[in-house]
Amino acid sequence: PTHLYLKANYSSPPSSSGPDPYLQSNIRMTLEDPELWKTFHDIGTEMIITKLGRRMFPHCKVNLSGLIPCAKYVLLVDMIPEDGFRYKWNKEKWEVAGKAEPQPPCRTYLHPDSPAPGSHWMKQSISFLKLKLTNNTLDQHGHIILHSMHRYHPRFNIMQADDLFSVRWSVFQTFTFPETSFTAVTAYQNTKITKLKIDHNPFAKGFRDEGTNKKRWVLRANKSPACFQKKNKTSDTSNKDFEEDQPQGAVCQFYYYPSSFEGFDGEGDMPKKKEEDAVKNEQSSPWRAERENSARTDSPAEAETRDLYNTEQLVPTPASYQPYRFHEYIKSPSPSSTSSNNSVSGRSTFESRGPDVATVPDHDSSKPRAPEIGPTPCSIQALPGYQEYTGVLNMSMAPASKPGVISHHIYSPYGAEQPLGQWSGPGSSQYPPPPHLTADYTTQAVHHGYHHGNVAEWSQYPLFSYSCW
DNA sequence: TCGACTTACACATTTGAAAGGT
DNA sequence: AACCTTTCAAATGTGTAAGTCG
Repeated sequence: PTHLYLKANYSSPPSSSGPDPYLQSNIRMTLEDPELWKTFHDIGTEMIITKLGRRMFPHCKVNLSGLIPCAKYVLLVDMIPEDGFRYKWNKEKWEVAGKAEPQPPCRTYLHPDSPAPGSHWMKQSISFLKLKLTNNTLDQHGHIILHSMHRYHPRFNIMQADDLFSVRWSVFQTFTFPETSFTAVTAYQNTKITKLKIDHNPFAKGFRDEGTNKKRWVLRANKSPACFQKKNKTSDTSNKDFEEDQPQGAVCQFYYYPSSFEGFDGEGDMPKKKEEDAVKNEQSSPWRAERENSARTDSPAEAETRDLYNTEQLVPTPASYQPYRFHEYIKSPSPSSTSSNNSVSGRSTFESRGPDVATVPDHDSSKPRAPEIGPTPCSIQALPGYQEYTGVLNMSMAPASKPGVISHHIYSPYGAEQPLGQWSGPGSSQYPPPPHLTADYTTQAVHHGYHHGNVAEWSQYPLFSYSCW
C-alpha cells in the first residue's frame, strides 16, 4: 500500500501558513476491487481497444466519501499517458519501441449521473462500466481515443458544479490509482492477461476451459503452455504485497484547468533514476519496479515534474465563484510541496486534506437547483456562447438506437491551444526504459510512471475537450 | 517478412419490452 | 389502474482466428 500520491496542483502561498478555509476538503476516493486490479497490474494490464470501442476490464469502479451531501458534483474520467513511449511485446515482455505517437484527440468520459448531489455519489459505488476505449481517431461515438501499444492510466476527476456548463469554471480534484495503469492493445499480447480476463470477465465466459469452447483454449495453451500453469491468482491468494487495506493511493490534485506548462521540456529523467533500482524478478510483476518506486522516494526528477502542476492558473470565473488564483509554485522542489506526498505515502486510502485540498465555495443554496440526478443534455448546447468554441468543441451524438443517450462535449478552455503535436520527451535515441519493463530493463526502470514520464502530456491533455454519456 | 491491426465469428451476459400476476 | 415479477428475444460484450495492411 504504497501508492498514495497526494498532490496539490497548487500549494499554499509560501508566505501563508494556515490552510485556506476554502481549501478544506475531505474527499476520499477508493478503488473498488483493488485486488483484481492488482492481479492484472502484476502481470501488466492490457486493455483492448477496437475501432468500435471496447469496454475496460476490470471496470473502473470507485467509492467516494467526504462530499457535501447536498452539493452537486460532476464526475469524469480521462486517460492520461503514462509516458512518452510506444511499446512492443517482444519475447514475453514489453519493450520500448520508440517515441509515442502524437496524441489523439483528448476525450473525457462524463459519468452519466453527473451532475448529482454528493449524497448520490456517496451512497453507492460508482461504476464506469460504459466507458469505452477506441483506437479510431475519427470515432463519432464519444469513446476515449487511445493509441495502441501505449500506456495510460485512468484519471478520475470530481468537481463541485451545479451543472455541466459551470464545470468549466470549477476547481476539481483528481485521483489516480497506480494499479489501474494499462497498455492499450488491439490484440492481447500477454497470454496471462488473456487468461485472467477470461477467468474474471463474465462476457468472456465462453472461452473458459469448462465452457463449450474448450478446444480453443487447449489449442492456444499449447502455443505457450507456461502461461497456463500459473493458477489464477485472485482466487487463491490475497495479493500479499497489497495487503488487505483499502484500494491504494492516488494522485490527488486540485487545480484550475492548466492552460499550459510551457517551459517544460519533458526532460525524461527516467533513465537516470532507474539505475538505482535492483533488477526485478521476471516471474513477479512486470510493474514491480514501478510499484516499489511509487513508494514515493520523491526524487528530484519527480519533484520537478510535479512542480509543473502547480503553475499559477488564471481562469475566468463566473460571479458565483471566488476568484481563486493559484499561488506561484517555485520551480525547484520545495519541502512543503513534497512533504505532503511523502506524508501520505503508504496510506491505505487517500484523501484530500489540509492545504492540499481545494473545494469550491458553497454555491448559493437559495439558487434553484437542477433536477437531482441525470444529465441535462440540451442545456449545454443551448447555452449562449457555446458555439463560440467550435474550434475546440468536439461533439458527437449517441447512436440513434438509443435516443435517451446523448453525448456531450464540453468546451475545453485550453484544448485548442494544445497542439496535437509530438511528445516533447527525450529524443528517440535515448528512450528510457519504462517502469514496467522486465528484467532487461528494470535495472533502470526505477521511475514510477505516474505523470512523470513526460509532462508535455499535461499540456496536451486538456480535461474537458470531450465528454459523453 | 513480420508485426500491428481488422473483421467475422461463436458463445456468453445483459437489457428491456411484453406478458402475466397481485 | 398501478405496480411487481417473470420470460425471452435482441442487443451487446467477449476473445479467437484468419486475414489485411504497411
